[in-house]
Amino acid sequence: MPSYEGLAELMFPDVGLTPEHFENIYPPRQAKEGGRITRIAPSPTGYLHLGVLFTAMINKITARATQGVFYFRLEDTDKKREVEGGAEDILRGLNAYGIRPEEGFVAPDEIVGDYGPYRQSERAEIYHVYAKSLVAQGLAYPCFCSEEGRQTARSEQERQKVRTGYYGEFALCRRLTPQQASECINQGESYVVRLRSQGSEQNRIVFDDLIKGKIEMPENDEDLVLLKSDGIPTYHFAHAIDDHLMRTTHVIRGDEWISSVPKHIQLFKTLGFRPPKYAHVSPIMKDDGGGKRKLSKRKDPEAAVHYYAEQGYPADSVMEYLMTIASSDFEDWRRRSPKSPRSEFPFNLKKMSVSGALFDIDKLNDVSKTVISGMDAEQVTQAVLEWAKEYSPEFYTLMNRDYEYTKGIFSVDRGGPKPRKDIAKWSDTPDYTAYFFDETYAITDELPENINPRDGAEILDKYTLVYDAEQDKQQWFETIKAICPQVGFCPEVKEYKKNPEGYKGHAGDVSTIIRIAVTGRRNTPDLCGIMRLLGKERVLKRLQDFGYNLSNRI
RNA sequence: GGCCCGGUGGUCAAGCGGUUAAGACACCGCCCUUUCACGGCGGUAACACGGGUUCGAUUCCCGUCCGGGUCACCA
Repeated sequence: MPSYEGLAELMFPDVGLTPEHFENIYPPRQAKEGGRITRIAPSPTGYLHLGVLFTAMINKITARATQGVFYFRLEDTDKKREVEGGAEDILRGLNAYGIRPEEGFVAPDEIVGDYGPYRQSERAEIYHVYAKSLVAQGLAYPCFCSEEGRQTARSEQERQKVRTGYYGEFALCRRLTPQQASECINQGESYVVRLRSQGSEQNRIVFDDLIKGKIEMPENDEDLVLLKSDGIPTYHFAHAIDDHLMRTTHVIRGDEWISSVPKHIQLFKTLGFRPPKYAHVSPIMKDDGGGKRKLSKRKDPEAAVHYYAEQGYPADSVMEYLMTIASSDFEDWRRRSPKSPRSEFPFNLKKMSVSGALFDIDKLNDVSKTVISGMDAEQVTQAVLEWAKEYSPEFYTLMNRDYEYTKGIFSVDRGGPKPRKDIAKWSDTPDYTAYFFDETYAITDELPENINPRDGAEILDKYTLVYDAEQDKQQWFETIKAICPQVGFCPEVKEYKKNPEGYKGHAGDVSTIIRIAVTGRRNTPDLCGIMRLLGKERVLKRLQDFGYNLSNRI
């Protein structure tokens, strides 16, 4: 008469180790008192999702704030959904955003740490040891129900209007004696291993979520699958074993897991483990025609972190933005400490929003403009070059032609106490720099309405005569003013405003005409600086061409 | 449908028994200014609804409605 032990032996004949073995080789960590052990544990199902980056960031700063450890584990237990190179992609992505785990997979080809393997597919032996132990204790059992069988049962449950699922009286195989189960196995029937849940729907369990607060739910009574028929564990089982053996103290993950917590706590307890603390992060949402939904990989390009690289958002901008979502007082702190590294921000899980934030591209742009405005010309040039090389070959050719010239472009109006904020992302720069190159220079703006082409042509004519490429900004503007009286314009804007009838326009209008001629636009950064960079020859030609152009309109 | 969680301006959000209900983004206006940008000042705009409890509820309780999550041999 086979016992539970016999059944366990029959199911796992090759498993000789015991749980104690692993308890010994993965001892509790020698972490600092209060040091939190956190992890990011993505599955390699595609590119890096913004939500994963977000969660990784929270885990990282939580660990660091307490001088704990933040590690990376690969949850590759679903072979069907796995994508080639997915893991590397995720790691590369995280690294690109400054997130390099201290343990586990730290980079695409680098694994460190004493608590591995950090790839679940290499941990089969460990899971089997615990599964065997559970079976031997009668706490888990093989289930031979077919998919069709479960489907039928489900329909019946729906018809009877009772809760669906594999539990209690509906858990057919939990009633099999070790003898019967052994017979099925000997006949070569395929099976999964299920937990023999000791819970009851009548009982309530309470746990304290570090972000959401106290949560109360019915106890789990489902005989959830521990090992799939191929012997690979489900997420739930792997989570309990891995996070225990890797000594995770704080499980910070997406809130789609909240409803599984009763299962998880039960698993930890029946395995004899102490459950970790949980913190469930709300997802980043997307406005969907009035409604909200999670950022979707399929529908939303901005869900993929790759999108930000393509658009040319600096990694720093994305992280700053994510921090504003993660913590309600990050922005205040940032205003007080504009130069401090983010790592100095006193992060607190309790300050996290309980409901999901809508992704706000306007806000990202604003944050990014501030980030970029704080960079010097050298940094901007490098970044633009790097971006262009990858995403805009033609533009790269222009940018790369003369490094000093390109750097000059990004030096205009940069570095002062009042930095410009007109670049949110590198893909804004082809337009921003267009008039610095003859290939892309074009007259795109019209003359202001109050100025007729004849006056414009005359101004250009006169300015051409006195134009001096060596002038500094002040001299330059004096020259502009000096032209004014000759053409009936007022040199002082204030005076003009007092008596607009007395003049055709003012000094600002004069510079606007020159600006259009030189840049093709009515609005640009410091024109004097732009002209100096363009060089005498090019400026003269543009002045003359546009003057000619205006003459033809008369 | 069951079980959870949540609803403060368009968005992100402070406040958590008595507040003129902060701030940021976006939007509008003014100022500064050779244009733009920056900056400064100001403005439009919010406690989902209905019942309680209370001297007093945005804050506490209940209900309704709405939104989200989850109910797999996926994570």
